[in-house]
Amino acid sequence: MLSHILFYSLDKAIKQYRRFAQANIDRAGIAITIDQWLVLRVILEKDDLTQTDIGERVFKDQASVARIIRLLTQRGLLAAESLPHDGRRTRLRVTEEGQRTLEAVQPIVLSNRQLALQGLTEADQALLSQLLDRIYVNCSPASDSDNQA
Amino acid sequence: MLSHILFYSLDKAIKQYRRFAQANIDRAGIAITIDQWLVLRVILEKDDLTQTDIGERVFKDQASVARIIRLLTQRGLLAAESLPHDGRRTRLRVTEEGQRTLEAVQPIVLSNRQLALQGLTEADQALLSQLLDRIYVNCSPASDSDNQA
DNA sequence: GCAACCTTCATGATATATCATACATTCATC
DNA sequence: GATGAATGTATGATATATCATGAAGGTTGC
Repeated sequence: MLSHILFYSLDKAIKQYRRFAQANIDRAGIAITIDQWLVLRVILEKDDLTQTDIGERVFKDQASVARIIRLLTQRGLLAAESLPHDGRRTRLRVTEEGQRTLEAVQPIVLSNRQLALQGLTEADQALLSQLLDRIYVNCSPASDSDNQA
Repeated sequence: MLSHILFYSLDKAIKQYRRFAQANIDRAGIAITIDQWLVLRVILEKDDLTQTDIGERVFKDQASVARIIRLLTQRGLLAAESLPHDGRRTRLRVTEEGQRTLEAVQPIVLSNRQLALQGLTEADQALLSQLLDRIYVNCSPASDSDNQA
């Protein structure tokens, strides 16, 4: 049975969390997706990142980040100013409305996390985090120490 | 930092596992996605499921399952026979080639899981599974016992 | 100052996720 | 057996994921 396979539980848990989190944002009448919110948040913290940098932080590839940025810009949550010293890039700035949206979403996200983690102790959470990171490392391409010679 | 948020670790771990697993299937020269493989496998086990049934088992919605089935059929891994007693449905049958593909993928999937779980004890895995299931439950719509009155 | 290379970003193609809806069929009820 | 509800499937619209590639700008080395 699939339910006994760990990766199925993993997939199931994260999918359900995302549905739950998105539903709560929708219910609050805020028009933004979880992924857009995440990217917007990263840009607010540091506005001189390339799309690849942002992708590394939110664990998305550059193409996905480019499309999310385009949507955020179209919706007026993000503005792009050209950078004089590098014609390829633009400086991304979270607009007023973007900031209002981030502020509106913030308590919902905190509440989502808290609700989703009910019944898990601090120790549970620490262990869970540690095990997940181990899986991540196990699935990552061999680092330099590993594939030389 | 995002790295301290559990759901970020969760997202990161499952995404990396999926990339890793898909890369290993690709490297073996087998033309199938993880999701297609999963659906095909479920159909092999039980061939009289509706798309909604399949979706429940693999944690996808009916629309996604419909599209995956269409691709599997187009690629000759799945065949549909009409059912006399219900004009809406068809009986899905995994073709010879579908079975060969499933057999070819099986050892890769087992190896993927084993590699991804290196360093996790049985107890770790059991606990992880339990914690993930708890998150799933926490994020699931209130059950009947919960939202009455 | 040019050639080769690298970086940044955009986009096409394909696959999946989600919501909504349309359509046909079946079932339940009368 | 006609009708309304429920079921099964397909598909449109939009968002994200992934891979590949193209185009433009920047850097390095000569």
